Formats: sequence, C-alpha cells, structure tokens
Amino acid sequence: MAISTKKGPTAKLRSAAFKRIRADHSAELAEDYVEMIAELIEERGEARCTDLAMRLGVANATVVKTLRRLQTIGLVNQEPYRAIFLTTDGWKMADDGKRRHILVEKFLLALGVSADTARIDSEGIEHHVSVETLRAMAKFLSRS
Amino acid sequence: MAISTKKGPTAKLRSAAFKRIRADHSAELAEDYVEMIAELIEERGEARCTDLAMRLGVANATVVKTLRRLQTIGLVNQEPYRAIFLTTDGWKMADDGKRRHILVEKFLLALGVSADTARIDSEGIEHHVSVETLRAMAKFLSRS
DNA sequence: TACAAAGTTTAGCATAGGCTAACTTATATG
DNA sequence: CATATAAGTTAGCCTATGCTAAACTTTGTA
Repeated sequence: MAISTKKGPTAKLRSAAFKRIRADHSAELAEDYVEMIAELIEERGEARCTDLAMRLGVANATVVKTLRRLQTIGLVNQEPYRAIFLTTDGWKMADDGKRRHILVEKFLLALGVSADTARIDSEGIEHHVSVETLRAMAKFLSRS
Repeated sequence: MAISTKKGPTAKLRSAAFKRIRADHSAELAEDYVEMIAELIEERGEARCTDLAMRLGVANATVVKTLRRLQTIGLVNQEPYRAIFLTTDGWKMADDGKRRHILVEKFLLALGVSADTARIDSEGIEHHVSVETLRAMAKFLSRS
C-alpha cells in the first residue's frame, strides 16, 4: 500500500484508554446499584427492588436480573422476596463511589456549574475519573 | 410497610440522570469510532478496519459489526473490502467530538493532571459532559 | 382469616458489543 | 502473472442490559 503503515508511538496508550473505558462501563452499573442500595438503606432502613427500579429508571425485572449478577460477584446478598443487603465488599464499593461522587459534584459546583447539571454530569463523570484527576479536583476545591 | 414510601422530590431527576447515562453509552461508541475514522483519514488519507481495531483494542470482526450499525444509522459509508468514509453527519459528529475532547483534555492539563492521565481520562469523560459544564471548563481555561 | 394490592420473580425476547475460527478478496512482489 | 500474505468478512457463540407479560409471595386491612 502507498499509505504509511506506521503504528505511531501512542497506539498502545490509545487502545489502553479504550480498554479502560470498556472495563469502566461494566463496573459502572455495579457501582451505581451498590451506591443506591447503600443510600436506600441509610435513608429508609432497607433497600427494595422497586425503589431501585424507580430511581434507576428501569423495569423491575431488569433490577432483579442485575442483582443476580451482583450477588454472584459478591457485592450483594438477598433472599427471594426479601430486602437487599450489601456485603462487606459492597459497602466498600458504595463508600468509595460516594466519596468520589460527592467530590466530583462539589468540584463542578465550584467550577460554576448549576446544581442540576452538577448532579447529572457528576453521575456520568465519576466513573471515568482516575485517582490523579480526583486529587487535582480536591486540590482545586481546597484552593477556591 | 412500616417504612417511609415517600418518593422524594429528586426521584425524577435522578432517574433522568441514569437514563442520560445509558443513552450516552450507546452514542459513545459511535462517537469514538467516528472520531477515530476522521483522525485516520486526516493522518494517512484513509481509514481501514485494521487500524481502527488496533487503536480501539478490539478484534477486527468487532469493528466490522459495529461499522455495519454505524452505516445503518447514517454516519459511515463503506463498500466491502474498501476503505471507510464518513457521511456529512459523520463528519459533524467527529468534529463536535474532537472539539469536546480537546477542550476536556486541555482542561485537565490546566488542572494540573499529567499528560498521560489527561489523555486517558478525557477519553472517558468527554461523553458525559454537558454543554454547560463544557462552557465552565472553557471559562476556567480562559482565566488560567 | 381471607383477600386484594403491592412487590418480586420467571420466562422469553431484543439489541449491543465482545470473541474466535473459517472463509473470501485484494494486492504486492518474485 | 501467479500466488502468498495481508486485509476484510461471515458465522456462530457469549455476556450484559434492556423490555413486557405472566406467575408467584407477602402483607395490610376489611
């Protein structure tokens, strides 16, 4: 072919970025569920399917199916027709996620974004922010 | 049930946030492909399956399948065994994405994040940033 | 206590995005 | 110009995440 086939020095880094995004995506949903379960337990004493479904904006059956996956990977415990509980790992993930989430949301607010937008955007952004970037956000907050 | 069933005033906003995230995700991949195709065309005159597969870090067959979807939604044109072209819509999406991407990456750099992290994180974040947040980032950049 | 309403689960379907292996086409070069 | 190699495609599989409709438990209350 007449066209350059040079791979470029950044090819590996790039595909790594996309690989991380794909990995993030599959973890993301788990994190959202777990965070929300923690929230429900703290707010009202127990977490139930229907509340999750409503807050996530999906059908009940979808929640049930996802919970089964979360159970097999050890984040959640549940018996049929009963409330949902978090395992130790589940609580850890929920707490980490919450801290990250709050930090990102505060950061956006400090940046001058409206409350509604900060809430919506932080929900999407939180899963794609590395520790380094989180630290930079925290530093920004402590300065401003 | 003895427990509060109050839905809370923020329930709708929350589920809206998650709905947007799900919508973002399905658009995201399309955007990544289209941006990368544009880049390849600009860099080396044509975009080919193999290069895409390598940069995205996925198998060739996966690229082929995704390209078919992009073709049916009118972002891409391709004939069998030939190079890949963007439609007008495809170019528009690529340009928008690129602008957003560059802005987010610059913003992260300005925030004090390392170049590698800025690159990786911006790849994930760019799809979840609203126009309002983008504007706030631009404003921050113009001040710093 | 019986039953209706509310909540949960199952079954079955669809789409998206991965993969590998086998096959087809294009092309560069001996 | 024939053919080996590179590139692209197809087929078939898997998992994750959605959905609706139907079946099954739980529970509050008449």
